Amino acid sequence: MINIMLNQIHALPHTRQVFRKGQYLFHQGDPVVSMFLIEAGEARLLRRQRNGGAIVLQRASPGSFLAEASLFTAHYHCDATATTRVSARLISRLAMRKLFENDPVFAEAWASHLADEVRSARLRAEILALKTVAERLGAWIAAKGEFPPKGTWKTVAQEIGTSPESLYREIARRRLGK
Amino acid sequence: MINIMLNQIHALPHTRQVFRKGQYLFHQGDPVVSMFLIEAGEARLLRRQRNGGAIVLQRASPGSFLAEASLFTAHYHCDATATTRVSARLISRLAMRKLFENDPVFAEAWASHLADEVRSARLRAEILALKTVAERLGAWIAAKGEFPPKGTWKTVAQEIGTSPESLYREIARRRLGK
DNA sequence: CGTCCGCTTGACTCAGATCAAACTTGGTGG
DNA sequence: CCACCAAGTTTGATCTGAGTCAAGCGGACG
Repeated sequence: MINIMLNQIHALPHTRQVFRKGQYLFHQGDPVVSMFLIEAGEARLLRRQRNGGAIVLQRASPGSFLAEASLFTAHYHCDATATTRVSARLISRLAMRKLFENDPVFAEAWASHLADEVRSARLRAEILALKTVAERLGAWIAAKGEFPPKGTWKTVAQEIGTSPESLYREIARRRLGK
Repeated sequence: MINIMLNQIHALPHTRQVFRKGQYLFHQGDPVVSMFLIEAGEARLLRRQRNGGAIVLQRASPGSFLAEASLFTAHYHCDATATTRVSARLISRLAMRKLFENDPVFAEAWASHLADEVRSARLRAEILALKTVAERLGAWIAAKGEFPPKGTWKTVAQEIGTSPESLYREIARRRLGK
C-alpha cells in the first residue's frame, strides 16, 4: 500500500538536490513548489523565536517527507535546515496534488500514510511523557515488539529522550533480573 | 476549511453514545464500523502489554477524533477506554469513506486535518524531549504565541510533562525577571 | 598497530518529583 | 450573607533519578 504510493510518487516529475550541512532547504514564507523526500542525511523543520531560540517541529530522516502539511498550503510556515549533508528528492507539488485529486487510490494511500505518522508521533510523545528511563524503555520495547539490538542503543537513547549512559545502566539493570 | 469538513461529517449518518468511566469504546480486533468523534470527556487509545502495563497511543479530548487511522483499516489495532464519562458521536465509517472517495474537497480537508495532527503531535514530542521545565515552558509559549492563562496551568503542566508544582515554580521564577 | 566509536562503569551534582501544609477563589446551599 | 467545600495555586523540605564528566574497555577497520 505504502509502496504503491511511493511508486506513484517516484514516477512524478522531480529533481534531486544536495544541501550542505547548515544550509536551508526553504524559508518561512517561501511559496511551496516542491515536496521534499529525504534520501540521505537529516533535515529539521523549525520555527524561530524572537529571543533567538528555535523549536524543532520535525526531524526528517532518510525515507521520510519533510513537511507533509505543505502539500495543501501555498506558503511554508516554518524554516527547514540540513543538520547534516542532505540529499533530497524534490517532487512537484502541483503534480502531487493532481495525483491526489484524480486518483482515489493514491489519495487513500496518502491519508493512510499521514494517519500512520500521527500514530507514531503520538506514540513518541507518550513515551517521552513517561518519567523514568525504565518506563520509557519498557514502552519502547512494547511498541516495537523487540529488545533494541546492540549497536542501536545510542540511537534508541536519543529516541526515548535520555542520555546513552542512563540507557546503558537501565539495560544492565534488566540483565540482572531487574 | 476544517469547518467545511466538520459540517460534511456532521451531515453523515451517525448516533450518539455515552460511555461510563472505565468503559471500553472498542477492543483490539473489533471490526471498524464507526468513527468516534469525542464530544465530552476524555478517551484513550492504548495497547496492552503482556506484563500488565499499557502504553497510551492517543488522548482524545472533546472535538477530536479517536482513531483517525481506523478510517482505512478493517479492524482496530488497539483498545480504547473512557478515562472519564464520555459522550461520543459515532459516524458510519462506510459513509465517511464514500465521502472521501467521491468528494475531492472532503478528501483534501481530511488529509489537511491529518497533516495538522502530525504537526501538533511532533511538536508535543519535541517539547517533551527538552530537558528542563524552563525550556519546555519556553517552547510551549513560543508555539502557542501566548503565556498560559491562569486557570489552565495545571493542564499545561500535564501537556509539557511536568508536575504542577514545578510549573508554578518556573512561572514564579519568570515573574521575578528570570 | 593505531584510531575511532560504541559500550561500560564510577563519582558527583542537581533539577524536579513528591509529600505536606497553607492560602486564595469560586461556587453551593442553607 | 455566611459557612463550607473543592480546585487550583503557593511555598517549604526532602529525596532520588538521571545528566554530566571522566576514565577505561573492546571490536572494526584502514
